[in-house]
Amino acid sequence: MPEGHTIHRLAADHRERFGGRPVRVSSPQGKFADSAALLDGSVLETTEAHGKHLFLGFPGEEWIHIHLGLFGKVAFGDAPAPPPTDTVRLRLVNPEGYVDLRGPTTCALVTDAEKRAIHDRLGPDPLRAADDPDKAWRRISKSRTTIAALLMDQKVIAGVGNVYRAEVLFRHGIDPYRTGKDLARREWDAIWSDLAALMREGVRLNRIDTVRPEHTPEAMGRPPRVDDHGGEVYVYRRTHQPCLVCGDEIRTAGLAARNLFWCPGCQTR
DNA sequence: AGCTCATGGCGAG
DNA sequence: TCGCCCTGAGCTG
Repeated sequence: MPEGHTIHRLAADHRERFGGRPVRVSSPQGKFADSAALLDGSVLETTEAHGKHLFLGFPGEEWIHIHLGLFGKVAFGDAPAPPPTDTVRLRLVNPEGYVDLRGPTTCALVTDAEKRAIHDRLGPDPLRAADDPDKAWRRISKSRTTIAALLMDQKVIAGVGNVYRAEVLFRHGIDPYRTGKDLARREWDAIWSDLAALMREGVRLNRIDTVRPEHTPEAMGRPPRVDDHGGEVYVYRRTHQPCLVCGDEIRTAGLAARNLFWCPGCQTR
């Protein structure tokens, strides 16, 4: 489930459960063992998220930098912690509970300077209140790349993944193959503020819901849908199913090694 | 048991 | 653009 909302939720959950107190740090799987030993017993001072990157802050401006990638998973639990399985890259433990990290693309100890370099190469994040959408607009408005690809480019905008990409373009009636140059400023402003609202709701519910109340199955008099990813969506993984709004068949195509989903009836050039 | 696929991202060519 | 890395669920057989 790792799009930006998941990471911001993880930052809050780590802070709430482990922040401000000493934590036991270990790496049962071994790949983070040396760094875990250095941090073991120190205080988790703060946590932070930028896009899909999670940072756990320890004394001396040392940070655990975590990126879940496609497969990474985090599991919280109450004490007593069960024996870890051999895929647990990072385990934090305190008297009340534990958290296990499995399968991340990145789990590394970084300095404050290295952390700043990561922030510097990321675009603005709709979930970071101080971030400036103009920074993204400056790149988008000059680009011949499709808006679908630009939304997934973390250097342009941080935190949007394949689900939010497909859904926000649907909600604004924008054909995914339009280029950045062809996007109007007011369309970008609407996309940014919609992403901020959708992703904030994603943090709260810990899942992605994008269907407006008037289009829910109940409101439309249709049988309830079962989405295997847990949320209610318009187009994501609904290939060949009828659009909830216009009834056209949802299409899919490969774009930069990812699946793109859209409704040809609702999303125009 | 083995295959495919997944809400990511990197580096080689 | 492709191959590769990380893991696990849901198939197939």
